[in-house]
Amino acid sequence: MNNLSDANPIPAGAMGAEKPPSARERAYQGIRAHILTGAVSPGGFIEEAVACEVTGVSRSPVREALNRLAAEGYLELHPRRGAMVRPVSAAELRDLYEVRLMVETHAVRRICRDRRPLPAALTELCELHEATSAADLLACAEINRLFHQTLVAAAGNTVLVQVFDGLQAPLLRVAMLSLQQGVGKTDIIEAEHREMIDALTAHDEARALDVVLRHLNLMPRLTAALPG
Amino acid sequence: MNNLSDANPIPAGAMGAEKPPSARERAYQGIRAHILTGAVSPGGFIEEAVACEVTGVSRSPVREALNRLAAEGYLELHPRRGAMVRPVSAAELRDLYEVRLMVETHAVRRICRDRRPLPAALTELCELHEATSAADLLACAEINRLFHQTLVAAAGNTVLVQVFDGLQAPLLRVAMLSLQQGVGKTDIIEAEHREMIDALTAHDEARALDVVLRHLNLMPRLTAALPG
DNA sequence: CGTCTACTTCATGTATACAATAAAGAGACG
DNA sequence: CGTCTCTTTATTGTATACATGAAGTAGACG
Repeated sequence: MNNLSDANPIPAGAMGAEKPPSARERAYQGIRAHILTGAVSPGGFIEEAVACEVTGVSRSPVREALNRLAAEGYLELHPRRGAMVRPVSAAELRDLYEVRLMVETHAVRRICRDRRPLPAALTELCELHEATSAADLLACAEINRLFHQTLVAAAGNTVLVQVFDGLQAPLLRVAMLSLQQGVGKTDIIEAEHREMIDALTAHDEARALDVVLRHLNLMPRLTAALPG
Repeated sequence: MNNLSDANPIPAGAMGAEKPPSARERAYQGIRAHILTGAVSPGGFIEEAVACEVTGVSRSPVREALNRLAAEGYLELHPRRGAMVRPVSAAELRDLYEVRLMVETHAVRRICRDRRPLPAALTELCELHEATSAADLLACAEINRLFHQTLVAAAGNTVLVQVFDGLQAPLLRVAMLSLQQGVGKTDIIEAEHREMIDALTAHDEARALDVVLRHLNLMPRLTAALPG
């Protein structure tokens, strides 16, 4: 993943200067949104021409966006066939959460053991989460993703963050599905986030690990009865 | 015009039928080879026009190849600036090995805890390693990579394997550098591999973890005095 | 002599045109 | 009536042309 968190989330909040979005970025965001919102079902194909119409750019940036989305795990590029929206199987989801638990557990241990300070952004993200309408699914999902990403980043290992980011594409899709089914429980999520902040600020490894375990075991349970 | 025949790198593996290489694939292999062989120094920029001349294809496939190489961590794409060959810093190398240790440790725990059988391919790779001339450094490196990949795969988590593979690009570049400097110690590596097989076959978690720790701490030491 | 500015130039970003291939459908034959 | 094949067609793969913005350069001014 080459991007530096340019998977621009929604909050119109404290972002810096506004930049004119490039055609490639518009294509990427547009297609990605279509995948996440379920406008194209898993297993379905995305034609370049359609993506051009939807995003309003030509095929060159659209193709680059499709390549990037494939690299991030959203799509599966079949040569001469097209771009298929990758279905996330139950087995893959299980593997995904096992790896994610491994990563976040490692990050937590690192933070506590090295007595690293927690970035203030974590608390800010909690407040942003509180201020965001629970109806805005994509925004909530992005804020949640940012929280965990920031947490992992606090461990001070850039490669670990890259690995974590690499897991996000399928996780985000599952999150969207589960949220759409109303099993959001954004309140619980946010409460556990604050609990994690507390434990980590105190460098209480055991308690932090306990919260992380609970928190990450929550989601697979929520998405247990999903298709696939 | 440079000869493109030597662009063909690794596929010593058991690939199936021969396929006519697409322009994108030629561009990818060609540019990747140029990076790995050091034809372009870390920090240097690769111009699309040059890449076109070298690989013999037009800008469209070249751009796709550059994007893919950027996604894999070989390049850093600066908008309106071009594609920079990403230098691997000492700090990144340290992070890389920390994550790798985390991954392989997790795999080992999983294998021992679930009492998973070890694939016979591991022993075969050891024998292949023994039969391979220590002078053929590239072959040794490839066998070594395959050994560890097979080991991680034995844990039965596909996502974990993907993560492991994602680490390989920078590791391969470092391996090329270190091999060019003549630091091999292939005998030690192979002995430890056999020790790992023994411990894992017996599902002796403590001993297996001990070997993995020793084994993975060996390599950063070997490459400690590298540039960057 | 240094510096600021305007211009020139060239590489990247984007759009479009052309080529090749695979899927789909029509027609003929068994 | 089914199937095989040939044709058609549409979509991806590739090449090229055009637009945009940045970097380097030369010139003039302080």
